[in-house]
Amino acid sequence: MDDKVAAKPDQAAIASPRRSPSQQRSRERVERMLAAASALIAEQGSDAMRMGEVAERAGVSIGSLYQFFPDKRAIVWALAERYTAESQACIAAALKDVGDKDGLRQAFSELVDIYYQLFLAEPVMRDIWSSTQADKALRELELADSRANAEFLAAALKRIRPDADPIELETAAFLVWQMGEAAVRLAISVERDEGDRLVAAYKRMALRELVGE
Amino acid sequence: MDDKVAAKPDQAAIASPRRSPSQQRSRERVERMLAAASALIAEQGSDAMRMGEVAERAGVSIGSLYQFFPDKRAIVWALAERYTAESQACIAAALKDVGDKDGLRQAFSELVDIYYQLFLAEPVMRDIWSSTQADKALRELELADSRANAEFLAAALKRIRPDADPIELETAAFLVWQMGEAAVRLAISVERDEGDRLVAAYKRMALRELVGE
DNA sequence: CGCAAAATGTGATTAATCCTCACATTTGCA
DNA sequence: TGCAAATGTGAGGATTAATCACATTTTGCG
Repeated sequence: MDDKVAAKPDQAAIASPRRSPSQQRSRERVERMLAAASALIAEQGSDAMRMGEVAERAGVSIGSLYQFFPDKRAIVWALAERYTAESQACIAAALKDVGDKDGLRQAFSELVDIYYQLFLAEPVMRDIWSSTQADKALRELELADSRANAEFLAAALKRIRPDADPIELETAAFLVWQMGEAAVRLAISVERDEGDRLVAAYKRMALRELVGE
Repeated sequence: MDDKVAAKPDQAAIASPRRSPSQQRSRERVERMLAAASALIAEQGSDAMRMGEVAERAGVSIGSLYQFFPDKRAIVWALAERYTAESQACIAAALKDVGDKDGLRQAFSELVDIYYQLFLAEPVMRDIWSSTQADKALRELELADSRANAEFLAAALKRIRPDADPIELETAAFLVWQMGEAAVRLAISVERDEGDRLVAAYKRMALRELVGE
């Protein structure tokens, strides 16, 4: 969050970076901008979020907004980056020391719960995900992030089943991971009790795939 | 496709319906509009699709476009409706007469392949799905469609396992169905051979969940 | 301090784009 | 034929993302 978006020159359509805040004052203003954007997204969705409204609510001018964010997507992206960084750390920690089946079972189960709760509690996350999907560049970055997370799972699997085909394990981990993201997004879009059932069913299915019956 | 969008008065933001074409001439023009839109979406994505460009490519004026489509989303929606109607018929037919485990195994496997091929062949479908995700009203309509499809699967499951808890079977069918959609969308966004592996892994996982080992 | 340069702040303005509307043309039909 | 309904048109209204020329504040340094 401190420095500019990592350069991806091959990837089209990532707008030119802007100045990053170096003074205390501007850093606080950027925080206010992000907070305003987050609130507006939670209220109306990122599509309905107006740049003028973000500026007004943050108590800054339009120009200041564009001083630090090259365009509207960049604001959504900055928020998404925070959430993914947060969950990424969580995931790595949870899976790092898994060494046997029962450990994986427990860690995975907790991970899914955390993810589910996170989405339930943060309406912004759902919306951010939607707009990420609609944008090619952001979608590919999110896919890369998901792949990185799946790698942690694959690493744990390889420790548990060292004799299995690594490619198979990687495929299984990636698939299960993506299925989990889809399951959670599905679960939060239906009634709470049905959502709970779906998440529970997903856990059973995923664990059966990962560590067997 | 013949008549107006079904009324959903509670659901905000579905724009007011327009006249539906009754003369031969206008029906052909509407076809040209949809074809133009489809081509543009395939080229640049539905977000980058410009109404003026659709009109120009279809050889009609902007006004004519808005004569039959209340807004931009309606065009995307009309295309999505065609695809989903097509696949819905396919799904119902494939699952209608399934009565035992082997029948389900085969029908399900074929269904997944068809779905996968459909997405591989039609770049428009992927894009339509993306924009559907970004739009609350369309997302809920798509969810309803998916639920309907899962019902066919649930019905087959109930015939095969009449003693099992119906709620459990419905949950499993819905989850497996959604996981399938997610798996296919994932598969088409990666390299072809990895996509094939992912779809194959999904099939295994889904069938294990549906009919056991 | 004094002061120049860099960083930051501003909002009227530009440009792009969706969509409307008043009016023109064509078609169906008695 | 003649009229009403259906269809066709494109200039222009309205919205909004993003720019840019200029004002203000902070920082670094002798």
